[in-house]
Amino acid sequence: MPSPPFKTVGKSELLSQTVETAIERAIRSGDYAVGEKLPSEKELCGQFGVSRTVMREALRMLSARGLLRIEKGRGIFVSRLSADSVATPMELYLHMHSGPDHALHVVGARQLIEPPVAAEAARHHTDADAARLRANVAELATAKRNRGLLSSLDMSFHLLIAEAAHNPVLPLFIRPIQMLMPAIKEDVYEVVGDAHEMAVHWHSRILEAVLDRDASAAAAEMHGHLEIAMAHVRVARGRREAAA
Amino acid sequence: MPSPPFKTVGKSELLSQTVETAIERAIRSGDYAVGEKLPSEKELCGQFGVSRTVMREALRMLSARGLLRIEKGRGIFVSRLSADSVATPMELYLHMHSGPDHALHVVGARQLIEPPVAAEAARHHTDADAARLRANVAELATAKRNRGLLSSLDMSFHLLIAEAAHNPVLPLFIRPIQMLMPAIKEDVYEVVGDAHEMAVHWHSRILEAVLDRDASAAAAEMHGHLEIAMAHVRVARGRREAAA
DNA sequence: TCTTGTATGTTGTGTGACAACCCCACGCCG
DNA sequence: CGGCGTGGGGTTGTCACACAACATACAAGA
Repeated sequence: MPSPPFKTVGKSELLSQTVETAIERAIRSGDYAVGEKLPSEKELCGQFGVSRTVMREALRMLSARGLLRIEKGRGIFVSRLSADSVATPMELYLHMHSGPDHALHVVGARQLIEPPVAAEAARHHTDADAARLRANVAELATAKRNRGLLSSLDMSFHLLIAEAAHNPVLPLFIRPIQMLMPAIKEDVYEVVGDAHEMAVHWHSRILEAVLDRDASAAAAEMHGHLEIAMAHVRVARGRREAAA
Repeated sequence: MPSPPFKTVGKSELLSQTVETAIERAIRSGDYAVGEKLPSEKELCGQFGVSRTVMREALRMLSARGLLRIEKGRGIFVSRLSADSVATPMELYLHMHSGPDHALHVVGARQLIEPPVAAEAARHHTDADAARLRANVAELATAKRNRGLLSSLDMSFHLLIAEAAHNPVLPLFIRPIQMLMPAIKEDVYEVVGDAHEMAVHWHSRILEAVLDRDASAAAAEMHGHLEIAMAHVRVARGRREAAA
């Protein structure tokens, strides 16, 4: 097959896809601002010259990707793209591509990525970031033994650190990883009794380093924190294999 | 409004969403392997007890998110989730939020993340990794001025480094971010004449450090490489603003 | 004035039909 | 017997229409 044969002449693109990209371009280029209401389905059908089926499937795709918010009885609105609309696909991507002991690898990746992020947070955090972090640690310290709440606060802490670095790309990486952690911790909590105290301890140390704007200390403390987490995962895995 | 009044009783979730999450769960849990064919629309309608309209909209949403591949006349297949399905939402998110200088943030994130990954690659790479990296650098050195090829080789290098770290999670982060680079480099190549020579130079230095298993040197070289890249982006941005 | 009913517009769901496309098996023909 | 074309059945794509469920605005009533 040396030379490329003749290309397919027929339009291979689906109508719904064509409409989808057209509307996406309109939103990207700013023709429709965030929160603005689009014309009704019927009108859009008229403008594009397609049936309501095609239009609805196009709108559904855009809605699934987080560009639109469709409200029954009200209309179609341009949605502010949330961080979840990136974190969710990333989480799914990680879930689908991770092998058997992905817990080890996930925590391993955190060991590499989060320390420099903490260092950056130490350098660039604002007073508002500091207040949020302090509040998070305080709430964690006084929290009851509610596993769901603890997990949520833990995740928030690491996310707040990423946000304090003031690079909008970083939370996009940290968030999906954090979304994977509750499932991983399920095993850990079964084995490690003082997980709560450990979290408070290490989060406090990290917070202190960040507030001191000591970048290398922040990285070191974060590394230490994740070193312990890694050890916990290893223990949990050992127990699980021993049980099996 | 002290006490909460009666709760909403009606189901707020749309049928198409219900079906979507059900199918997603089935795929996530492995009930359907990648590449496997799902039942036909008609059959699925029967199983879920919904109309074809609802089913098609659910399938379209899953297809838009990259979980399914729908082929006309053939059927519906579980799709291998590609890095594009993460990179595309990420690109859109950055486009909608941080506006024009999202390039700065992307390269800034790389500056934090890639050096420790290079260090890990120095520690854990195998002979096979070394051979692949060497081949990549060699090809880059002798490559013609084909912008697409150069971009591809550049991306591959950083991806190979991530793979050499032997943590399967890391490429999942590096790949989407690398897929954003060609668009960013569009501007850079216009401004920086010796971009090719620079790439060869820095990639060689990184490779050398990795082959020496010198983790800190690998991190340092990677950092230097991205420092230059950051400077280039800054220059390109300055030129673009001056033109405007 | 406040309440309530109603009208209208919107999205959600169901149904049936036909077109376009793919695959395969059947049967024709060499 | 083997190759090939053609048909049919199955699948997704598109269309049209009807009705349900919901939200809002407005008018009629107490």
